[in-house]
Amino acid sequence: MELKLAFGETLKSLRLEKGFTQEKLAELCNLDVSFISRLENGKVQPTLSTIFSISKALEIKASYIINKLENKYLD
Amino acid sequence: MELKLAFGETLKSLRLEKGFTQEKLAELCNLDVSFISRLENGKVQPTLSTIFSISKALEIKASYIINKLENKYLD
DNA sequence: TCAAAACTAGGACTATAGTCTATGGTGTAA
DNA sequence: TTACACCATAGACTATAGTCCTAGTTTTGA
Repeated sequence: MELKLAFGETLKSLRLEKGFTQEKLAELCNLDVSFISRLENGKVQPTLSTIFSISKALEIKASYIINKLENKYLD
Repeated sequence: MELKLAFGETLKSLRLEKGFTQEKLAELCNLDVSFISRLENGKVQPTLSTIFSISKALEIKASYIINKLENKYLD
């Protein structure tokens, strides 16, 4: 599975676990809502700082996101 | 401590643990050696795919790099 | 010392991350 | 049906990730 797609799926599931809309998440991490959408759909990939912004907004560790991502990506 | 600097320090220490030069690492992960240098010196930040390329070259999990980074960055 | 190996940094360039402003699609409740 | 909340996407734009080439600086070992 492609990396961007795996990240997108991971992000979406974590966001939904928190009960956030894309708009809510976007505002919490100071990103554009259209960009969140494109991330979740695997159209773009994040930089390191974006990963950390998102993890802070979701109140989880960045390494936790990456770990979940690895489980999808590494097959 | 700034995120880019924390990543740079983390990367450098992990690279040296493996006994790699910047040039060796660059060739293993198909990145330019000048870019590796700028990463290690905190001048630029990586994207997600670059983090995964580097972790593969260093034979460690990407989440392990991020975890080490958090220990530096989160204070 | 000196030469080679390892690293840093510049400029010019291309690709893409991320913004902003729409507009349209889909589901759901009233 | 319509209104509303949520999501997707397109286009034009800016900032920066990443390349390539070159040249200079620091480190190291003989």
